[in-house]
Amino acid sequence: MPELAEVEYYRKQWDCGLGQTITAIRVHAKKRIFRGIALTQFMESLPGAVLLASEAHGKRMLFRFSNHLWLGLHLGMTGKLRAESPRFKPAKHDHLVLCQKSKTLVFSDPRLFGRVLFHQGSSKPDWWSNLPPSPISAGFTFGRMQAYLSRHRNLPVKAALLRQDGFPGIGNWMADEILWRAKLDPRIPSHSVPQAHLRMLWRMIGFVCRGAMKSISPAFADPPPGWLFHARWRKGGQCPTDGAPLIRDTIGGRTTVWCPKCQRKTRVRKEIPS
DNA sequence: CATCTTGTTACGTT
DNA sequence: AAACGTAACAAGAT
Repeated sequence: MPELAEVEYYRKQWDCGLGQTITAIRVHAKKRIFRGIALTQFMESLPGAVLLASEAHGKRMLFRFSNHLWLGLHLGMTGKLRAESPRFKPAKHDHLVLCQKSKTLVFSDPRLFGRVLFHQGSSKPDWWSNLPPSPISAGFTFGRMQAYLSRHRNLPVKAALLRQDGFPGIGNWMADEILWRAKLDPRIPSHSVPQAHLRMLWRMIGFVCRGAMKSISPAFADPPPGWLFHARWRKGGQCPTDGAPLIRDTIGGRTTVWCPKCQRKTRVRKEIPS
């Protein structure tokens, strides 16, 4: 579920714990989300630390604590963050629980595709360095996008948009929304997107990512009416622009929805005989 | 019971 | 070496 804007929403769910000391940790230790981390060290070092700040980048989050401690979270497909009362008792899917005096911070994830990372050190962790520019930042330039797409020239443009090293934070529904607005067939190879569409693609990436942030990240509200979002998963969904029945197929390993009428494969136009 | 899922990654092939 | 396609991961919803 969580893409850029949803991740930002969940990150803020722990804001109520800023400035507060972690008094205890509870985990479901053998769960997949803890794969690859020194869990014992993590559990021993975090109690006593104060949650100082947090940030999100794409689908990833970083929580900074006192004592040079850093916690990285990825929500995977079904991860959520929330805050509960101090007397909260973790349920089945509440795999990481940080107790504080007035709040309990909870990371739940039924499907366990999420991930917990941990780092101790005075500077930011390695896994938080050299991040690709976020699509909502000034660093996400047209030239950079163009270079990325030409590097992955044979990848369907839909599959390219899903790659987090190129488009951090964009996920399945946002990619479909973007391609629909750019009037691009999701199947076409990245290198054969015409120059004019490339400009539109870049603009629509910004539009969709900023629009999603505006509607979703403060209160998890749906995007405005008229977005493909609302028609996307409905059976018999229709294109909001022209009413054509939407098509569904697997592209780049993901279910993709698009309008066959306004998202055309671009063809070489025949010369008009004079 | 079968099939679906808003994500990533390991692995094999080109 | 880099790019690409696919299976696998886990569990709930339909």
